[in-house]
Amino acid sequence: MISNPYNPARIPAGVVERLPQYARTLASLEEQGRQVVSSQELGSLLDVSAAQLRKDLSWFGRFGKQGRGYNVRQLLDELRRIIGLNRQWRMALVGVGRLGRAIVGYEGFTPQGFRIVEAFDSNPRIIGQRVDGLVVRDTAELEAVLRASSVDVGIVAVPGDQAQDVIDALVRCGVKAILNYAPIAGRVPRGVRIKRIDPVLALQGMTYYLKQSAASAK
Amino acid sequence: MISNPYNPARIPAGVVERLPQYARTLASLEEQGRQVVSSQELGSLLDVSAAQLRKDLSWFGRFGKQGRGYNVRQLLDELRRIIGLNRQWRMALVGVGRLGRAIVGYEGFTPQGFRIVEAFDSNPRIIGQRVDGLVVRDTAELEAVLRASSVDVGIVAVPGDQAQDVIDALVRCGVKAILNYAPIAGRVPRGVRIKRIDPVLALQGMTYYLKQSAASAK
DNA sequence: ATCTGTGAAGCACTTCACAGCG
DNA sequence: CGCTGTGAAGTGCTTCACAGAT
Repeated sequence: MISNPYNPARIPAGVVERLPQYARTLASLEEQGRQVVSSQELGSLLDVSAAQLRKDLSWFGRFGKQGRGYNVRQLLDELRRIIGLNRQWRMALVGVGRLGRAIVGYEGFTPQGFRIVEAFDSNPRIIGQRVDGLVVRDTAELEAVLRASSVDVGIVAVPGDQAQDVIDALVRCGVKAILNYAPIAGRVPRGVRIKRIDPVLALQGMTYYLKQSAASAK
Repeated sequence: MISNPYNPARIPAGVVERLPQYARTLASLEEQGRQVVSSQELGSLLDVSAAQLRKDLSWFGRFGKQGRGYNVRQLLDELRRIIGLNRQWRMALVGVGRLGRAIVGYEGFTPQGFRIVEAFDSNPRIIGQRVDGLVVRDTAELEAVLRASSVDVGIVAVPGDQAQDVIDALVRCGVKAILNYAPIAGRVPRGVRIKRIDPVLALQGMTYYLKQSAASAK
């Protein structure tokens, strides 16, 4: 669609959430050697209607061939460019406790271009430790280090009562995207993105539907 | 609102997502000793408009007092009842690798009433191991065990290429809610809920907004 | 005077349906 | 003939704004 001459903020949030899923599915189709895919088929793999998929893509351009479908490789490249997956992203982790260690060890980040390049904690026992090749620094140094190091994303894995302070510090360093594992909402100024990873919230969003036909009755 | 005489499925999904957040914020207000809160104040703590908050609650009843606001304790109790937080939920974990171990060790589930009561893996080296008080069973036994044990939620923490098979098995056992940590979309039949915990997807949903004002330029 | 509960209006996303291209 | 791209219609969530209760 040309009616959106690059104003990225005007794209519906739902579209932006779906793009990475399209990309991931296309990547797996590409591995399988598929060259062409229709909106129908790609959509059905993701429970998205064919019309929705085509409409989503139409915000960014015209990538398909009528009567044929989409070239898998080409659409994947376009999506990667649009989402920003064609570059490396530098991340700083704050909080290297049990959860933080699991995050550092997570193998899913690197292959997608996300790399943790700094780790901070405020516990003297943890500061100075080497975790997966990173030396844990004192959270007190966070602002000094990040102003020099230029990081794209902050990952918050501290207890809830410290999380907002950490978020504020990251924001002061110019970090524009935060992945928040702490169990609080987390307030950020306009222009900064924050996403919450909270399995308990996810569970609680499902128990609502479960409670009538509850399982211990099975 | 009485226009919804208990058809839980007709409640907008966004409402159901927000209820647990309201509950969590109310819980923290209660700890602080607050007795009354207005829609204005509760909303501002969560970046939700006062009107939205009131409308959300109106799907379930009338919990406030005009001119005064909401009784913190009472509203929290009502929400817990509505969401189903006033009971224990039994969960089965499938996949006890690095990620699975982190999930078992996560301290956030128990205080909210979520308990992992079974753990499965298909790796012979892991089967039989004791992890945080649980003995890991063979995934091959999953269906037999779960048909006896009655579990409310399945947690999938296996590699992507095994995830759909595990999901299918859980569904066959009558599990109606699945928390999916695997990097695939995961298809379930109607009537089964699935939620994905995928930090990479969350990151990719933010990089879209970052790419123009990218950080390595800072 | 304050703040809830809620119809009605506004707005945004999704689906429809078809022209048009391969 | 199949499938995309897209205005237009449809649907549903959010915001508005105010009557009514305390």
